[in-house]
Formats: sequence, structure tokens, C-alpha cells
Amino acid sequence: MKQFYCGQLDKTFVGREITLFGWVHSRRDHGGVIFIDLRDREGIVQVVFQPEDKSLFEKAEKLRNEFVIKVVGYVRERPLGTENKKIYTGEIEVIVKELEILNSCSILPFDISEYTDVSEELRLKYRYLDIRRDAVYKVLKLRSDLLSITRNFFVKNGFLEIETPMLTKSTPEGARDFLVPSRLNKGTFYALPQSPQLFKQILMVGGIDKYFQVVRCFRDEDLRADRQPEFTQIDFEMSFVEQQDVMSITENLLCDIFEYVTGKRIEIPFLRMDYEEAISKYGTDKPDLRYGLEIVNVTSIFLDTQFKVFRSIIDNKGSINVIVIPEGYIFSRQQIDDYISFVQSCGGNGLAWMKYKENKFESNIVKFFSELELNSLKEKLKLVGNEIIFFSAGEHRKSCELLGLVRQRLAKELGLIKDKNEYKFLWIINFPLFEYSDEEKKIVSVHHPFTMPNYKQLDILETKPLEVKSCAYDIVLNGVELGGGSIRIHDLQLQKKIFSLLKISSEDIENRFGFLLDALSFGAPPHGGLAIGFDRMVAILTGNESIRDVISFPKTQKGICMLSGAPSEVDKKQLIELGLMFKDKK
RNA sequence: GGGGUGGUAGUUCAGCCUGGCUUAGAACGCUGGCCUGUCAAGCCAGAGGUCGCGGGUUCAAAUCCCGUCCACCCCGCCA
Repeated sequence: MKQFYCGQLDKTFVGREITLFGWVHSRRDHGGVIFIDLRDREGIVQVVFQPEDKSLFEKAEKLRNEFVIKVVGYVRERPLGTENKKIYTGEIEVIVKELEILNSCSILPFDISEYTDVSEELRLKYRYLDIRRDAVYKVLKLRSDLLSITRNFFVKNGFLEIETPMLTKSTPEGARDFLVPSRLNKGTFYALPQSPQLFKQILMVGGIDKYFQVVRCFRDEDLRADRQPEFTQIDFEMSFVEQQDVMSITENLLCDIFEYVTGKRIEIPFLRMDYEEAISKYGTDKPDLRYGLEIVNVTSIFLDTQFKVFRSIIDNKGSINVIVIPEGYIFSRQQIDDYISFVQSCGGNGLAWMKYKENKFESNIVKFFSELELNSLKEKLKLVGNEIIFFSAGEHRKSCELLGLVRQRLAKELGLIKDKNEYKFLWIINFPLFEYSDEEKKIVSVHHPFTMPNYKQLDILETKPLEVKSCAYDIVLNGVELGGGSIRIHDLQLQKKIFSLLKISSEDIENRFGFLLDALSFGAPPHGGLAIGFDRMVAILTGNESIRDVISFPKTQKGICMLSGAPSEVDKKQLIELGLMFKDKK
């Protein structure tokens, strides 16, 4: 059995005989003396082979990168002047007495040393080699530590960790489900959970009171840097709570987690921002507050404008919004054009723009505006000179969202995020309960249909549903939606009313949510909760752009596991057993 | 479904725009040799390529054009 990690040896071991196991990280064969950097997950230590013992030395000459070896030797201080300050164990070395080669290693498909970047594709195919790299190991270690902190936090606060089913019922509202055919009930399917939403609510009805779970969730949608088909959530739910209580528990949990990583307590409570404000100022419901570049609504300036493009937008009750690139950034015409086509690739019509320089506006559209309009613009935007103004005109939310994307891209390209270790948390609150879906031609839930409407607006639920706010809240960090939750509906009649507003047929309600409605009828307590996207959080904490970097075996953009080759075709026999294929008639 | 970037020794890349100066290079890695204090060891020698795949243009294609596959980023989608 392994006694010590190579990377943990220091001067206190000097003089001791020791047995080490590890991988050959690098070898430096000087002919008369051979140095091996022996590595395990905690680091490297230099082991030395001297020529006196001829058979030992000959064996050592055969060592190559990533051979797995066992060495027995004694620890000594390195001779004066040969210490290596770059590594933790650099003051000592191990003089080897015995060597056992436990396994050899094929020629590596890529260099494991930290000095070269290797394509992600290759790293994932040979993920086990990638995981030997210190940077990858450290992420997995941190992830493990944070899970442990999370569990401690909840247990300490009286929560029970309860597992909910992985084989469960499809709820085709929302994301696409992964389906699993049932062999015992041919023609029927389980769904893998998109979240344990209904089960955790039912646990509340079961009187559990405080539940949490570190849980894998599944969504069959297109992948992104921050989206994998399976991902991990820190999910929790509490009974007899208000929105404030759930937010406070979340803040305390994040405090523990961030203190562990950064050594500093983050400030709580976090900033709260209305959904409407986030959209209007930042063009997104997950604004990054590490930089300014706020969107400004300038519609009022152009109410009487003669510029046809703006005129028709205003007549159609749209709004005109701008984002100002402050002085001090050189911006070519080509760059401006790039932004215009960027907006077009995001589904917009483009951007109007102006340069403000030496008290004058310059651009192809300046001539359409009156002196008054331009002066008001100058005043409203507090222009001092050498700014560039991007205009987006259209339906208010769409126009802001496009500028939101512009804002994000500007921040990246202008390098506005200077401190990598800055964490700007905020809560987004007062989401609308419903929104109108053009695609489905009806109102749909913004959050999910179990979200409690704002108590004060219950009277207009049926008359003006689109004006009703919800008791939902999202936790946002540095432009990333870390998680979200809500107070849930615990009243059967209210839940039924919501379903009917969503135009879900009573048959569908019964089939899909009947068990929840039953539960609500049997003394369901008021309750609410939240779920945190664990992968996203770890990605932020480790400075990674993609959650693939913090998942042990992630999938590619097409949902393929480069290591195992999943998904793959299955035996005909399996399909026949599942009733998905019939035996050939002979 | 749409827009974009990339694909050249084992690896990371250069060459491509402007076709022929190429027998397609470099570095690292690999193999062999030398070397007793290195630590991304050094020195010498060597092996290693269907330029993602398929078609086209051309006297001539890694280089230009079309299609396709894979990876990545973004939009749609993700209650």
C-alpha cells in the first residue's frame, strides 16, 4: 500500500527509507547518473539512480515517460546548489535502492507536461492521460471539495439529502426529455429527469421540511460551452419559507463555498435587481456587473423625429436604445461593420452608429437628425468626445437584448474585465409569471407552471396575466445564471387555475401532473426552493470558460463521448426485447 | 435549422491570401549514440506526412472553387 505521495515529501523525511509509487514524469539520463521526476496526483519528487549498483542502473536506463514504478530508497537533502525552488519537494531527493517497473507505457498521443496546449478533442479521447495533468486534477479535486462543503452546509442546517428517481415521468413542457424505453411495459417510456422539481415538492408534502440533493439532471437540447446534456445541480427545497429565506440560505451556502476557494467572505445580502431593469440596462436577465456599458433608452429624444427608420419603430411602440463606447478606445470603420454584421447574425436588423468627435456627430445617418435631437442626445449620454454610439431600434426587449449581446462582445474585445478574481453576485427578481409565445400562440410560463404568482396580483391573474409577476428568483454571477428558484404553488385551486391559463387540457393535466395535484390536496405546506448549476459554478471558480473543463468525462458539441464513443448502436436483440423492433419473419 | 473559426509529422504550429522556388518545414516528442548534478538537461545522428475526406478548375493544387465529415464559438433552442 502507498504510504506517501511523492509531492508531499519535504525535509522532515530526510534520512528515512521510503517506498514510493508513481509515474515517470520525466527522465534526465546523464550517462553516469539518472534523474527521474516521479509523479503522483500530489506532485513530483526527484529520484536519483547512481551507477554503483549495476543491475539497478541498467533497469533504470529502460525507464520511459509514464512508466509506472515502485521505488525504495532513502530521502536526503540535495547537495548544495542543486536545489530546485520551482517544486515543493525541491530541497530533497530520493536515492534509489530498489526499482520495480510495474507497467510500461505506449508512446503518448500527446505531451502530458503542462507546457503545451493540446486540442480538446484529443484530451477527451484520452481523458485518463489528461486527468494526470496537474491542472485537470486540481479542478476535479476542487470539485470534490466543494461537494463536501455543500453537503456539510446543508446537513449543518438541518437538511436531509434524499435521492429522487432517475427513471421518471416525461413532462414535455420545457426542455426535450431523454427517453428510456420500458421493457416490462412495452411501448412506454421513462424520462430522465430535467430536474427533481415535482419530487422535491412532493417531499415537502411528505413533511420532509428541508431537503437537498446533489443531483444529475438531463436535457436533450443543443450543447454549448455552458450546457451539457447531463449536468449536476445542487437542488434544495424548504417548507414554511418566504422568498427571502430561500435567498438567504443560498447566500450563506455561496459564502461558505467562495470562502473556501478565495479565502475571503463575500458580502451578503447580494444586490437585487428587477427583471425589467436588467433587460433595459443590460439587455439580459443575467447581467455581468463587472463592467458598465449600460444601455440607455433614448426613445424620448426621437419622439418627433423625421428619420424614417426611427419614426416607424416609434409609431409601432418600439424603443430606441443605445450603448456608448467611451473615449479611449480606437475603433475602426471595419470594427463597426463587424458589430453590425454580428447583430445581424444574432437575428437583428443591424445597428445604426455615430461617432462623436470635436463637438460633432459623424456618420451616414447624422444628416437625418435635427440640431435639437443631436444636442439632447449629447446631453443625455453625457458625451465628452471620441465616443462611438451604437443604436438599436425595435421592439423594446428585442432591441435591448441585441445591445446586450453587443455589450458582452465589447467587454470581451475591449478587455473591460480586468480583475479575474472579481465576483459580482446579484439576484434577479420580479420576473413576469407568463410570456406570450409566438410559436405556440399562447401564454407560457417564464419559469415553470408551479411558480407562485405575486400574492398581490392574484386578482388580475385572469384579466391581465401578462402583467403578473412571479415569486421566482435567479442568482447571477459575472454574467452567468448560476441558479434559479421560486416559491411554489401549494394551493390546489390556484395550481389548477394556472394550468387552465396555460391552456393545458384537463386530460393532459391529469396525465402529466395528476400525482402532483393529488399531493397538493392532502395538506401541502407552503414551500419554495432553488437549484444551483454546480458545473457552471465550478467553472467560474476555476477560471474556465467551458463547463467541459470541470466535468470528468464531458461530451462534445454533438453529444458524443470521445472516450467511450457513446452514443452507439445497440444489438438487434436488445431492440426486440424492448419492443422497438420486431423479429424478422422467416 | 442558421452564421462563424479551425483541420498539414505522435503533439503544437508555419506554409495557403498572391498555385510552380517544397524532395511539404520548425519546435517538442520518439529511436539510437555520447555524457556523474540535471530539473522543460545538453550534444550528435535518425525515423516519422494520403496536407480531414470526395469531387472540380489548371500544364501544375496543402494552396483556388464546390460538396462533405469532425471539433470549437455564437444565434435559434435550453419551462
